[in-house]
Amino acid sequence: MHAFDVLGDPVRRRILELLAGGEQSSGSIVEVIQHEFGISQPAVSQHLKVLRESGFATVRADKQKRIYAVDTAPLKEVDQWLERFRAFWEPRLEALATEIARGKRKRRLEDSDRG
Amino acid sequence: MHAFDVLGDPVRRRILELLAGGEQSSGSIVEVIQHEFGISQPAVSQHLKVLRESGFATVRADKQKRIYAVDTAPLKEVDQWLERFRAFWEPRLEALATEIARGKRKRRLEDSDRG
DNA sequence: AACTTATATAAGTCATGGATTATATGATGT
DNA sequence: ACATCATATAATCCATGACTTATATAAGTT
Repeated sequence: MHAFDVLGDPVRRRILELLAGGEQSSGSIVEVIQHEFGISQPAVSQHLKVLRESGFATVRADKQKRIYAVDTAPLKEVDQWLERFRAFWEPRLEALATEIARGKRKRRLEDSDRG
Repeated sequence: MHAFDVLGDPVRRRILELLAGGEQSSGSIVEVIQHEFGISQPAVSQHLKVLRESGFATVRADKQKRIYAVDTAPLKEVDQWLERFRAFWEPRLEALATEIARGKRKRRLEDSDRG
């Protein structure tokens, strides 16, 4: 499943928002999502599976609990795809950001930040 | 259809990429997409419709041709949703970019760019 | 060992989206 | 007016994805 398809689902987007605030157990995610979307535990679990398999989330075990964390790798990909369009609405920022990302102005910026 | 759903389709993403390079007539888009994806003219036309109706593209008439152009408004939305995650992979850039976007450092940056 | 808690998987249903072919619309040129 | 070009719409088919209920797994508790 392509990154954009993964993000196409509002439940999955919401889960990622939750994870952006820090690790969450499956249970606490289920709790929030059930409250907000009114879907079942298996439904949420299936969304978590999609997030796992598409690389958006990682899991580790803590006792019986499964602790989920966001993995930003695919989000970076999405962000990079948007790059070409960003120039349309923020041309100056875009140009600057590119250079910063490349580290070319590293020192100069640090200098101007210092004051 | 939500912005992310629109971007979920590879054909639509490709069309937007084409439009990022400048206006294109429906016909020339169809030509490229048919070559790359092997789908019919109506299929492409339906994708163009989705892009129109979701605000990703605008059309104007030029003789019998329909000239499509990208409209970045929904892309901005998507970009904004990503904002919270961008901090994960580029914390310093993020902080800086936010300030620039808000225009708080406008003058200062212009000064430091001048030299 | 039996029970509970936490989570995942299985099987099935239903809605939707992306494709197809056929056709309509609408402007251009003869 | 007619033929053609450029594009959109209609009707239909099919695959897939998001949900459901039921059940499995696996770790902790008594």
